[in-house]
Amino acid sequence: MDYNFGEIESRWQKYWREHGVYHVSNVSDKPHYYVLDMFPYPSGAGLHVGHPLGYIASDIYARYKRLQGFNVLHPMGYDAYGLPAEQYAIQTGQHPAITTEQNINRYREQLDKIGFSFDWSREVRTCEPKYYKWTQWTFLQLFKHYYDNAANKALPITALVERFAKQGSEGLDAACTEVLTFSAEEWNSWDEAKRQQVLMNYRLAYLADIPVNWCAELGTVLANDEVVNGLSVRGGYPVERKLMRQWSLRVSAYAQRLVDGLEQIDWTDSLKEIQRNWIGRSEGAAVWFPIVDGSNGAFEIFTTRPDTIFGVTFMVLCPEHELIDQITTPEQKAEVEAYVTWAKNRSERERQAEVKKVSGVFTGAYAINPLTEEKIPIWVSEYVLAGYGTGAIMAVPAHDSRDFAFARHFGLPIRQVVALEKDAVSDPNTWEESMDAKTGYSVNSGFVTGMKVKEAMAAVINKIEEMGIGHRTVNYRLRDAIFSRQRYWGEPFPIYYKDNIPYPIPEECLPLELPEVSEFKPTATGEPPLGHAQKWAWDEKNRCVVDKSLIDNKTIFPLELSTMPGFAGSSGYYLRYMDPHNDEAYFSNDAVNYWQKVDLYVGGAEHASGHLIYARFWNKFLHDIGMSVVEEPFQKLINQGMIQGRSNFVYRSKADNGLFISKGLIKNMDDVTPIHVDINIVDNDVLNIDRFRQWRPEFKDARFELEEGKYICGWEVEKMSKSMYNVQNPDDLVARYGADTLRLYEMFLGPVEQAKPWDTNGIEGVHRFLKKFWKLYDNCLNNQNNQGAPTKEELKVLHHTIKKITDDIERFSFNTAVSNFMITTNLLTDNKCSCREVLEPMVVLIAPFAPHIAEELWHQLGHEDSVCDALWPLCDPQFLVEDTVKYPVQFNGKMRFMIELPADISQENAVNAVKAAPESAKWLTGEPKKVIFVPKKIINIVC
RNA sequence: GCUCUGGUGGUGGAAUGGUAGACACGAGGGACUUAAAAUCCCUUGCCCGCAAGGGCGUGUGGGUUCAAGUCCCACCCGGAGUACCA
Repeated sequence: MDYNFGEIESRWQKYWREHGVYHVSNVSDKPHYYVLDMFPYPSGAGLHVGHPLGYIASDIYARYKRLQGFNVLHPMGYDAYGLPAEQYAIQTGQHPAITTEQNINRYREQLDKIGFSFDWSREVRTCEPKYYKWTQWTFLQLFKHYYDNAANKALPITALVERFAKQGSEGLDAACTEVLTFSAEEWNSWDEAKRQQVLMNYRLAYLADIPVNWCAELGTVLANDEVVNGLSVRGGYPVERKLMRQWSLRVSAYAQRLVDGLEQIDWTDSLKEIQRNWIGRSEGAAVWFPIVDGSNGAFEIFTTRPDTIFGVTFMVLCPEHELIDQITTPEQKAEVEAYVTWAKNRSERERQAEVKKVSGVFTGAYAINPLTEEKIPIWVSEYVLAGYGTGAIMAVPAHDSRDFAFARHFGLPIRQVVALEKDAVSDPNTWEESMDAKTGYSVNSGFVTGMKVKEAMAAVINKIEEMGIGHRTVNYRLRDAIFSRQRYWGEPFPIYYKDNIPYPIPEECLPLELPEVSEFKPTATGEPPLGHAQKWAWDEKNRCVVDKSLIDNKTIFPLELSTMPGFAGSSGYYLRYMDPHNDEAYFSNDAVNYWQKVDLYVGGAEHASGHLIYARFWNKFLHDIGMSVVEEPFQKLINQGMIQGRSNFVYRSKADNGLFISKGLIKNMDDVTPIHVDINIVDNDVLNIDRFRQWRPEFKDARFELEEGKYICGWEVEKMSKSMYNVQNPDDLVARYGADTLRLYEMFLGPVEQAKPWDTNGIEGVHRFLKKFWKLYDNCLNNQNNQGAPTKEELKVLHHTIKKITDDIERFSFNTAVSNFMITTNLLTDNKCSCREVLEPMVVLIAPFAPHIAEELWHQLGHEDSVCDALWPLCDPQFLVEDTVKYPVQFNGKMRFMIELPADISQENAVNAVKAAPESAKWLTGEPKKVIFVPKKIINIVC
């Protein structure tokens, strides 16, 4: 019987659907295992072959775990809010909900064809009210909590209110926007507005005027991870810095726990490293420098090199620094103002493009170095950033490359205070660069002179702490996440405003549903699209949304007009999958206590500094308020590598526009123009000439210079994209070869984690393998008398395969697993194996990889239940025992010949056998100097 | 610049310090066939040689080891992330 994959695959897909084979229960006495794919955004372009790579890998693992007796949660859903659908809506007027729905349907259709074991009954979509109810709910919890550094967790804001009423800010150690000091009397005397303003300083979701990444083209604010090189990640539009009142999440409060948590999870080093860099923890000191103006004023700087404080020759403030106005001397005022204005108006892109260019201005003011009492000039420069540390630095040009460049540019003094050896002092004026390394000894440095850098750091910190002018501290690069978007297609904030003070909508009233709008663009007055919504006001008394014409600011108030960003809905979705239809809670205690966390998470490394930080933060917060039970949500994480495109080229002669020269005949690449050609009309780099002529009108009369009657195309690895005509659609391959072939081939391409080019050339080989595998069962199924006992050889092959496949799956080495199936199939075919006892376990082994063919053969072998519920075969080592071993024999480490010896031979007998072998005569002269005998591995003779 | 990755045949890749190139693609040769498709068999890292056999080979140069693609040091090249983060 032929391998009719089309018929087999559609039949079993239908069976799985109708019998709910992939339905997972939260009640089970089996051990649990949770396999998750990163939430896809359903784009309009549909899936290309790169997308399913990770899904196939996770599906194999999920099916494998199930065969091993685990209750496996393997859900799928959609990150359905997002910019592309909304941009499309702005252009066409089509409601983003409609576009999104269409894209989801297309995705689902494509996914279904590949035969995944997703439990679709748990599907979630971020844009559905019953889902985003819990996104809004979490936001409200963030709004209602603050981070207590002493308790090292989030606590209710109500506790803070009680504390303020009793003792004011006394003794409070909490994450905040700015450090406030006030007494209980003051707190109790303040009105509601003032109190709310103070509380906002501590809330984990807070509203503040902050410098944001404003993207005019998209009409919205973006988070740091959504901006690369001054351009928006989506669309590539310019981004500028702007001060705006926005919602933010106090992610920075969790910085230390986000760093520490990395120790407990099983991620790749490179991914952990990206997160560590993004969080950017650095230890150092905060030091106060007094200002020379008789005002007793001072300002705080942060440094990681307190040991170099004797080498400070100037101070630098960022252009946004509040002290600038106060300290600038009248003579310098005009120049400083001009510089500050110039710096503030520069776009992020301009600034970043000119990082090497030095700019700055002297304020005319001086500070005092608290350790040397020296007078030090204060400058302003944009190389000091407002968002990091205190926005002010002590400059040590000899030992910081940026300070060095600045000092050279403006002719400021450079003083060496660190040297590799105690006496290796040289004239910094002769240096070509600063000495930034944290090694060597302090020189010219008062009481720390002669100390090693590390000792000097500690000594200086001790000294400034003693003097009461500074302290040891830690700074993080990680900034709070901007949480407002001036867009339509996102979760509305459950917030309304009384006298400009935000108030939460009661939790019982959630979800606050996204209103209909007349237009998706910003309003004429520059408000976000929700400004177009007519029914968008909060009736406090009746607890409902009403028409905004009713706003009286007494009982009916305006609602927030921004919406939440893309990462809002994707930060806790893995928890919702545990209990997706719960209307009473985000998820039940029972559900989270059973599933705990995601055991295996598969997705792209591009989410390292976005989603994977936000989700960890979200989960830690939910942990603090008693929701999630495990602090780290994703125990093991695998990054699937990008699948790159493999483009094909034809070469048009520059001398003759209608002539195309086959690759091997080109003498000089300068004589031809390479042109991308659709990979679908190229087979193994041979161009289909007829289809090429039909492809585009301008090639209708194309002429060719052929080699051996063929036109050979060139190729290159590039991004998979429409414009390069190298996109491969999985549907086409499924139609041609079947889903099982596609699944195997995607795995066969190479290691899951590695980036690799897509090349359809090899798919035939995998398809041939499946046909061969299928044929293996012909005899077994047709011949009743062929059910005899397996041979020793067959059992060895089977148990060896069980061991290899199990090992390979455990270490996510799916490409070698596929190879091993090929090897085994070749061996069994050569042996004409038709023994059920060998072939039946093979069906179970291949089921995670090629579920359709496995299910078909499983039933043909007479089983009534699904192969998904079979038992994973166990390797019995007794069948692997060999009587003899073929030893490679080396002389001086070089392999010379093989010799077959009894498996339990002693070293002495083995060496004697080697000496007696005729091949040895050539290599062995006299007695061996040394013999290395590794049982069952190798014999090496040194002579 | 810094951090992380990777560098093995014509191609994708395999190899836990122990036979480098498994498996597959492509290519070449052959069988079957009137022919084609399908299928099957053989060869296929490079160099010398009719062969037997030998030499050289995992980016480069050193080192450790009986033995190095694998471990250590230095360097070269590609990819990714990040970038005045004090």
